[in-house]
Amino acid sequence: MASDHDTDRRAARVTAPSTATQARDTLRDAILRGEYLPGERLVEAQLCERLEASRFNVRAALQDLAAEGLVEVQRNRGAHVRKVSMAEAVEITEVRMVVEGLIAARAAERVEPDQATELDEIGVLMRRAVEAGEYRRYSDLNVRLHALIRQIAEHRTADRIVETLRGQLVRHQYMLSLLPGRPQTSLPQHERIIAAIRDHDPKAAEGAMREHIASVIEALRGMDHFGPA
Amino acid sequence: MASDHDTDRRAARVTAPSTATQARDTLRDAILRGEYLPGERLVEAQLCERLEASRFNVRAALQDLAAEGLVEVQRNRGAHVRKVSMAEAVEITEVRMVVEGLIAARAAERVEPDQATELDEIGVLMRRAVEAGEYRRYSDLNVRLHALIRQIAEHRTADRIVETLRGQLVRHQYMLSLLPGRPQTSLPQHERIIAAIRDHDPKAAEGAMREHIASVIEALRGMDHFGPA
DNA sequence: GCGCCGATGATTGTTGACAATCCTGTGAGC
DNA sequence: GCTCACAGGATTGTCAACAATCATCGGCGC
Repeated sequence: MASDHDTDRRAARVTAPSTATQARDTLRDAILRGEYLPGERLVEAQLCERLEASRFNVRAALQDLAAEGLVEVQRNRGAHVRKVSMAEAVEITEVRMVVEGLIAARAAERVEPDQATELDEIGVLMRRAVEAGEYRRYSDLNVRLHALIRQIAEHRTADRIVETLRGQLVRHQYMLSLLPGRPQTSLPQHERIIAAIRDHDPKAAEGAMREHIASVIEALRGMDHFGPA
Repeated sequence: MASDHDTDRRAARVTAPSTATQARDTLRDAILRGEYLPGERLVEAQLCERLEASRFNVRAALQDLAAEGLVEVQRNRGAHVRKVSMAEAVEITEVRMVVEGLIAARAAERVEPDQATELDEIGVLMRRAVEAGEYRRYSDLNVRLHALIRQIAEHRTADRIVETLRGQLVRHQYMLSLLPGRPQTSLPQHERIIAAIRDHDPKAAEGAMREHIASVIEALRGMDHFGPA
């Protein structure tokens, strides 16, 4: 997580990525892209082959991912991909709501003119994507928007937490994006967030972001009644 | 972190604490009580004696604490107690502000009559402690108040995060409590938080909590000018 | 005297083997 | 047929030794 951004400072000393780190990142990607399903057992010996790493490093990777909340290890029983219940997903998103609210507020305080321009551009592209029915593209833009806001805010502590939380519910989030009518709901919310940040209005930015994520929580709660997976 | 509370569910299966877990908890306590100073190097061999554990388990403990943000490990260079700058301390407290705000709001939604009574009791004791100049006692009550609120809220995700963040700045928090005039400032804030939760007013509870922690941030920023240590 | 370079000790990274534990399937007893 | 106990295999937990790397210090040339 933090190590993803380690390169930006002290670029001189590159310190080889270390096998354990590589194994960790590879495994994280695999879980996040759904190659291992929630609840699935992660056998160390198998991971050794898959990741081309020694058991020692596999173990270290599993321990790290456990700390991130992606896997769960039980003594003498091995590691499983963590299965987050709908109730947990709601809790996680609640925390994300307030922390991303903080990030949005800070972005509104710090935004520079060229960043504001980029925000507006994303907003325009989003509207076009929705009007054209290109939901996949809209989803990509959504990711890009949130990333840009975090970049503007420069709040490393909040960043780390949001990243961790987001990882824990990729699966749910994927299901969410399939909900019909979601873009029509979220587009105006995104536009309000963009406007507030552009106008240097922290309170409005926080409020808009919270409202946006609150509606995600509502959608999650709605999904619960159909398929709790 | 989570394992501290693991006993509450599935109490039947006790699963021995495991050497690694014990080592981790012991070392965390040692760091938190200041036996190792920020920036101090943690040599594996020394920790083996101190914790009466093998190097294998010491390593696992260090890795865990690194994930918690208490120590920092550099490849081939060993582990140090993490030194959090004042800027980071402010960031961390900002996140704590919004997450504890969420917790307070939820506590206001869920509080039961007997819990409300306990809150009020703590409020009374706090006022008495301040009036009597018993600041150490006031500080203990402060901890108890925040813990009770979290217990009422029952928000495990938020709990975990707050606990992690709090651990990262025990040192700063300790310095804070020494600031003269702090109790006079924080007492009315605490009383407002208690009143809002007791009255089932989530918005007011969140606002009061945020205001309270915002003033902690101000105090932190003020400290910066004296001893950045 | 000053700075560079290589040896030396200290410390961490990694491995493979062994021990402890759990899960599975088989068979005896009821 | 069903339950229980008990191997046997699979998987994880732990260790001690070895390899790689880093920090320190002394010597050499300038």
